[in-house]
Amino acid sequence: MRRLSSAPASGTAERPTAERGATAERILAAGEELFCQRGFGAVSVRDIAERAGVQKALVFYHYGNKDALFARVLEGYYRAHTEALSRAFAAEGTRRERFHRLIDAYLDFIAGHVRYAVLVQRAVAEPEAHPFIGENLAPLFEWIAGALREVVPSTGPLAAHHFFVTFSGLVINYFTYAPLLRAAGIEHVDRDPASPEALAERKAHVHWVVDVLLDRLEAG
Amino acid sequence: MRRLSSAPASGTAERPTAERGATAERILAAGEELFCQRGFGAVSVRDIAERAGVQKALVFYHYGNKDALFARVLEGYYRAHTEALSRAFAAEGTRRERFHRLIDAYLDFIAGHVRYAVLVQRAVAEPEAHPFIGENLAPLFEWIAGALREVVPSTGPLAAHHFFVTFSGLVINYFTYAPLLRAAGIEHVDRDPASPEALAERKAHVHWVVDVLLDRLEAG
DNA sequence: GTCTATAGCGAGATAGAC
DNA sequence: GTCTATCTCGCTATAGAC
Repeated sequence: MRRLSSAPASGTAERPTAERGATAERILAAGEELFCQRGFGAVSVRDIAERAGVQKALVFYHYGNKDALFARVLEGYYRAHTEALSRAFAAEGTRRERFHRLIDAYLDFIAGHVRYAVLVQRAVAEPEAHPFIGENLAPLFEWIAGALREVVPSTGPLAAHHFFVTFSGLVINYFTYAPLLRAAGIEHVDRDPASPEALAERKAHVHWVVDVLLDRLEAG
Repeated sequence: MRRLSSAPASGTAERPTAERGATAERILAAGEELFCQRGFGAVSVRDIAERAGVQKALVFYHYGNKDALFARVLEGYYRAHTEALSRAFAAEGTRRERFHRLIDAYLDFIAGHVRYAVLVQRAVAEPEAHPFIGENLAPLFEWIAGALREVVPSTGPLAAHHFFVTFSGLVINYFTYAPLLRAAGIEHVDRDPASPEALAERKAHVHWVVDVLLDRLEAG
């Protein structure tokens, strides 16, 4: 789909190699898939090469090393993530409507990329990855804090960053805890958390919470 | 400072080996520390042995293999965790008081074991560990769901398990997101999240949220 | 119980032909 | 760009002396 490097498919004199960059993209896709399934440490370059249907050496040829490939995977995720949320949070409608749109977009995105979310969850536990994640998180925080500042104090227990953490937890924790609750044998949690019904129910929960909190905040 | 091997300056008729189990415990402590710092995959048995000041082979002698040692570390954590919360949630006082005690105990415990929390966070991302964690989570869920059932419906968006996830996120996410917000350069988040001041502020936030939600729930 | 020594494997990464 | 072959390293785990 996307062309990664040079060679603009010139009319008649085409290269004998199949579409430029196809291999590199297959490697990236394979890495994405495997890293999300098993995490960074549990995936070997051999695994990635096999999944991509190429030789191991090609992974090094195209990406240098395993770490760099991983960084590329994370990067692609955050780009999509940030884009989805910023679109949803566009400044149309009331503040409350924007928040509700944001909640829906957030839950939808994670539901569509559960593996990715787990990957990031892992990265959160690795301090080396923090600068990179922080970089992607900063703009998101600024939009939300900006909208919240109209209704919350600038410091103290009700400051914007506390609500940012709280709202994030409402969404993220749903996906990370769901498998644990299923493993614990909790009834009513026997569905795939990303299934339409389960997701709709969680959305309703989060919308309810957000409304209750905003009601109180706006009341003073 | 610490005695590393044998020769216990014997009183009268002591064992030639230093205090029983001291080595095994040092290994466990070293594993605990390193697993919490770097996660399972990034720690080698050699690292653990070095930190414990013993030979690598002793780790295998005492714990069989690396996985078993890791399980022991997780186990010790959950025992302490569950005990702390169950004590706090003892059936004294009103439902609301019990919840507030639980919140305090939860935040205090995590603050005192941030490394452990990160370890579990990592384990959450590894499906192999889910049965084990689920087992430890089940009783905790039952207590809380039991108290919630008086005030929430048994199914739907306001069911007990949704609030369980929501409350957990309020606490856990604070610790996992704090480093990211610092990395993102968010102002007001320049303190150690486990410091007394920062912790007190987060507690106040969570208590506020819990009160607001309970108010609405009890109002019907 | 504790050590030294090493087996045995799989990982990341490279060399060089094609 | 892609392959085969290989290097090198560090890991888990075991054997066996003390």
